[in-house]
Order: sequence, then structure tokens, then C-alpha cells
Amino acid sequence: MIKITFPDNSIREYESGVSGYDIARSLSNSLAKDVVAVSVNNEIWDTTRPITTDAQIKLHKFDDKEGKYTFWHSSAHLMAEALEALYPGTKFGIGPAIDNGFYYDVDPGNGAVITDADLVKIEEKMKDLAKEGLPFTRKAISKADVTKFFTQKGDEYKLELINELEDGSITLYEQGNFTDLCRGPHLPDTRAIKAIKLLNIAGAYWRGDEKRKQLTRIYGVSFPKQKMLDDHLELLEQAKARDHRKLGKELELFTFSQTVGQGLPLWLPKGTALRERLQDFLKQVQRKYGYEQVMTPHIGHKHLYETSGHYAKYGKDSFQPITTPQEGEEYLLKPMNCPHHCEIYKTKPRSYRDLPMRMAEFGTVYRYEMSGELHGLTRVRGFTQDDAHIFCRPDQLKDEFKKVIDIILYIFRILDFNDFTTQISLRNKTDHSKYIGSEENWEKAETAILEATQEKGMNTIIEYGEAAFYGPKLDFMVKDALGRSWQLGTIQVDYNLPERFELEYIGSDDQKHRPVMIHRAPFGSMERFVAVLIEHTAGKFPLWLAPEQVVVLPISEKFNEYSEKVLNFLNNCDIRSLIDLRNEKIGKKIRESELKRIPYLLIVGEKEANEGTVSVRKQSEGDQGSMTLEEFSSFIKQEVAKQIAE
RNA sequence: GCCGGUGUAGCUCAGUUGGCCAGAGCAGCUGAUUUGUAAUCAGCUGGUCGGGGGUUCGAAUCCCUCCACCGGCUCCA
Repeated sequence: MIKITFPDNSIREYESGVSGYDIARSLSNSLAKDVVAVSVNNEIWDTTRPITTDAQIKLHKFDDKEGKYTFWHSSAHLMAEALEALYPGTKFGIGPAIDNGFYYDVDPGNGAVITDADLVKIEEKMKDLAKEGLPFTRKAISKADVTKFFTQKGDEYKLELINELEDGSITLYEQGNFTDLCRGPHLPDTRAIKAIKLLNIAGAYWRGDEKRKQLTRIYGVSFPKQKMLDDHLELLEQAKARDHRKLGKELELFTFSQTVGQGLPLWLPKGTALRERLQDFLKQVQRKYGYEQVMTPHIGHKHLYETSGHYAKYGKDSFQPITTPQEGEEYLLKPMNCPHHCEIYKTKPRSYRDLPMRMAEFGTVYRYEMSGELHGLTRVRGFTQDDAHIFCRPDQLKDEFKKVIDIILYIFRILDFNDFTTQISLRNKTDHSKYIGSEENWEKAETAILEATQEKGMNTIIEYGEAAFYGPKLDFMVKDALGRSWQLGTIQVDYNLPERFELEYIGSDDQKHRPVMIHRAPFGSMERFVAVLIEHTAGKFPLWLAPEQVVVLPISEKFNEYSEKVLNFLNNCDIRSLIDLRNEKIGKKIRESELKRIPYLLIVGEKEANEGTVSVRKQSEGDQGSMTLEEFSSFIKQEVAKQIAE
């Protein structure tokens, strides 16, 4: 007998060789039916695998992370089986479960090309195979045997993977006619996979290396119940509806023109109003934190970027230099603001008493992003950073870092961004050679970030080896409507530029010292931040940000005159308002104003004109009753004040 | 940049075995209606069918090429 410990620490005895499934069945039949995997001493196992020693276990159903992982991993194998049946000779790369489903990277046999149109066919084949209820069987195998197997099959991708595995730890999984190199675990059989949807198809380089062959990646998702799949697809539809590219067009916030050039956003009046409001807000916050605004031009001499080192590193992949017609001097569209700011720092000798110096600029920069990488406002070739550079003494680093964190957290709170993740990027622990700056300074900077985030009680992921060559950093990331992750704010420590630009300050010891720089951008870029904000709010911006706050809707042309008076009043109160004087029915005016996401609609007819009131309708909530103009104005002011209160 | 897909009026889309002057709804314009909380009615205007080249008696439709967009990969100072 062996002792099995459950998550609640209760212990039960079973025969040695009992499986996760057996244990589940001993508890309840319905549990046994739903269990898809079992953690045995924190390792995920098949439910059919015999347990032969005392163990701590946890049973997983589809509703937990491990359960989904197993379910989708098995679905990937099922898809592979279908592909092998439909496209004989297909070679397989990797086929993992991901956050929202699974994919498999394949190299279809005989040069076949799989397109979107084929997905239904593959899906049908998967469903047929699933119905057969073929068991997944696990087989431990020697490296020699598994090599022989995949050599015969002619699957060079699997052979490459095997090559990197330790003999003795290799397992195969087999279901029906399909055998795959796999660590597992898997479902007991394919029958549980009831609902399947293959979503899209894409090219993916083998092992993520663009120099290697591009495989066909097929993404899919599957569920134990059709209803769950329907709900999931419904969710995807809803996400699409808040895609910033769609809303940006509908709400007339921004556009792109083929004639202007790809990746170069054109901000329309409403988008500009929104963006400027955000910028004003940030400027105001920064003023409180002792920042000073500066402005620098859109181009800079090539020497500037040679000095900074950017030209050597990125020059050949950037927009190429502009040459002056007479002297033949080369200028670059600025890809960053920091070199310019360093030159501002150098305009006069600085004392330790002057530091920290905090220089802020909404600086527009241009970067040649690869064409396939451009994406709405989140990835563009010309964008404006809410940039600032803090020049400080090494002993001020931690405090300054904390203040920047404060700004970012404050902004996120006001804008209701509660769902973000943060990542600290530090040096590669073992290889310090590729980083610039002294060991002592790095140590100081890394501890400063770690302590600062800790003291702020932040939940962070630490990634070693992700630091830039010039310093460690802290990034803030959010996901867009379709689950894609985007970096917003960033705080980076930099020892490189002060060195390259020979920045100095005179210390209290009357000696020259080198300052440290912090690069920081709470929004990241205005473009990306607005994109994420659009998706986050589904275009229903908070009142204080909305490009248009109020629309006056006369019930018929008879009340146009009174409506104009209302509009005038609102304008005088600095409430951003417009009026719909069209000869249309009120229902239509309301509908269109709602679709434009205008926060407040004021309906004005005979009653209102007589009483000097307005009938207030709040967007997506409906009729709020009537108010006098003064009441409404102070009501709006209060709501705005509440939204931007700390 | 790479793989796959898409590209028809300002917007959303129909039109593929190649064949009357290329269609609809919305928007716009004109007129009627004077309206009470998510689409009033009628008429009119509007398109080099992404650009260029080719095949054909004939191309939105087939082929080539370029461009842009979409889904990913790679990259991201």
C-alpha cells in the first residue's frame, strides 16, 4: 500500500500502481469523468500512469491551468494525427499548449501548402479521430531507438530535438497511427475533445530563427463541451469589436494613408484632442515631480548618433541619412531623444547641487520597423515618446527610481489600468562581459530596482539576461483586446550615454564625477498608449478625456434656437460640447451620439425650452431626468474632478 | 524582411464555370415630414473594381509583378 496525500492534507491509502484516474474514481464517478491530469509530487502526469510510491497529488480538471494545458496539448497531437492522415509525409516541429489553445508547427509533406481554406477539412478529420476515442499511450524509449524511429520517418525536426535530450528521459506518446516525441502528459483518450476550432495559420521559423526554414503554424483551440467553444468564440468576437484599429476609424481618432506612408499615423482632430489631454495631464504630474520640459528638433547630425553608439548598432536598419545639398553633411531622423538631452545637459558645468535634473519632452522619433511588424497604433514608424531623462548622482538613483514608479502607478490608477504586469530585466548572471559600466555600478542599479519595486509592494517578474547592454530596466506591460501583450511604461538605468557623451558634474569634493541617467516613459509612446486605452475603454473614454463630452439634441427644428443657447452656455463653462441640428428624429440622433460614445446627451424639446432645463441622458445608461443648465454644469465639473482626484 | 490570406463607392459588404452600361445598405446632396430617449420616407450623386503589365473577341473574375492591409514568425535603441 502507498500513502496518497491530497491538497487538503488528508491522506488515504491505495494499492501501489494505482493511477490518478483510479484515485478520482474512488472519490466520485463524476470527478473521474472530468479529471484530465494529475500532479504527482508537483509533476504533471497522465491520469493512467501508475503511482508506485507515497505521493502528494492534485487532480486536475479542464477548469484549472494544468488541466487546460494537458487538454490542449493532447489536442495538438490530435491535430498532428489529422495532418499526417491528410498530408502524408508531413514533418513535425513543436506542438505545445499555449495560454489560449494550442498550435503545431509543421512542414507539410510533398511541398503541400496549407491555407485557411483547409482548416475546416483538418478540423473535421480531428473530430472524426476524436470520436474513435483512441487512447494516448506513453512509452519510455532509449535514445538510440527513438533516433532510429524518426530517422525512418525522415523527420529531421524531431531528430534535432532528440539530439538535445538525455538518454533515459525520453518518452513517446502514441494515439491511433500517430506517434510523437513528447514529455506528456496527455488525456486518457481523444474522446474528451468534443469541440474543436482551428483559428488561423501563420508562418513560424523553426526554433524561432529567421535564418532557418519557415514552418506552417496552425493555431487552434478545443474544449470538452461545445457550449464552451461557442462562448470562447463569442468572446473573441467581442474582443474584435474593441480592436483599436476598428474603433479608431469609427470614432475618427486616427488614420493611415498609403500616400503618406505605412506606419505613419495621422491624428484626426478627435484623436488629437484625446492625446493632448493625456499629455497635459502627464505634464502637470511631472511638474509636481520637478521635471522641466524641453524641446529638440526632429533630426540630428549623424555624429550625434555615432557618439551615442546608436548609429553603429541600428544605423543600417534605420531610415537612411538625409544629406544637406551644399555641404553633404548627413542628418538622421531622430530615433531617440536622449542624445539631444545629453547635449542640453552639457550646455554648462553642472554641480552636484543641480542634480537630479529631470528633462522631459514629448519627442517624436522615427524608426524603420520591418513592414510585416507594423500594427495599428501599437507598432508604427513615427511615434511620440512621453520621454524624460533624469540625470542624477549614483546615490540618488534609488530614490529617483521610486519616484518614477510613483508617477507610473499614479497614472495607471487614474486611467483605471489595473491589469498590467511588470518585469525587471537584469544582467545575465553568469556572463557579465557584454555589459558596459562598472561591476559596482551595475550592482548598485540592480539592487536599486529590486529594492524600489519591493518597497512599492509590486508584483514583478525578474528576467535575467534581458537587461540592455547599458543598464537594467523595469517594464510595464498590458494585454490588448485580442490578448497580445504590449510594453507600455519603461524605466531604464543607463551608464553608457553619460560615458559616451562625457557628462560630468562637480561633486562636493570638488572633483569631476559621472552622473547616471534614467530613461523613462510612463505611457511608452502616445500612439501605443492611446491604442491600449481605446481597447481598454472600448472607446468609452472617461469624461475628463472624452474628445466630446456633451451633445445637445433638439427634438425638432423648432427648438434649435434654445439648443444653441444651451450650447453657448456649455461652451462658456468649458464643457466640450456639440450640437446636432439636423432635421432628424430624436431616436436617430440619440442612436448616432451613442455610437460616437459621447458621455452625455442633452435632449431638448418644448418642456425644456419652457423651463430652461435639459433632459440628461448618460451614454449606455439612459435617461437621468432633467436638470437646469447650472445644475448640469456643476454636475459635469464634479464628475471630472472626481475622476482625476488622487 | 519571411510564410499564408485579403484588397469592389467615404464606410460595411454582394458580385468567381470570364460575357448586357458593376450592385446593395449606411454616409453625402435635394425634397417631404416637425418629430420625446438607439435607424421617417422619396429622389439624386458617387466606383481608374489597390497600381502596372499580360492572356483573351471580351477580365472585378485567369496569370505575372509592385503596393497596402490582415494573421503570425523574426526584430524592437
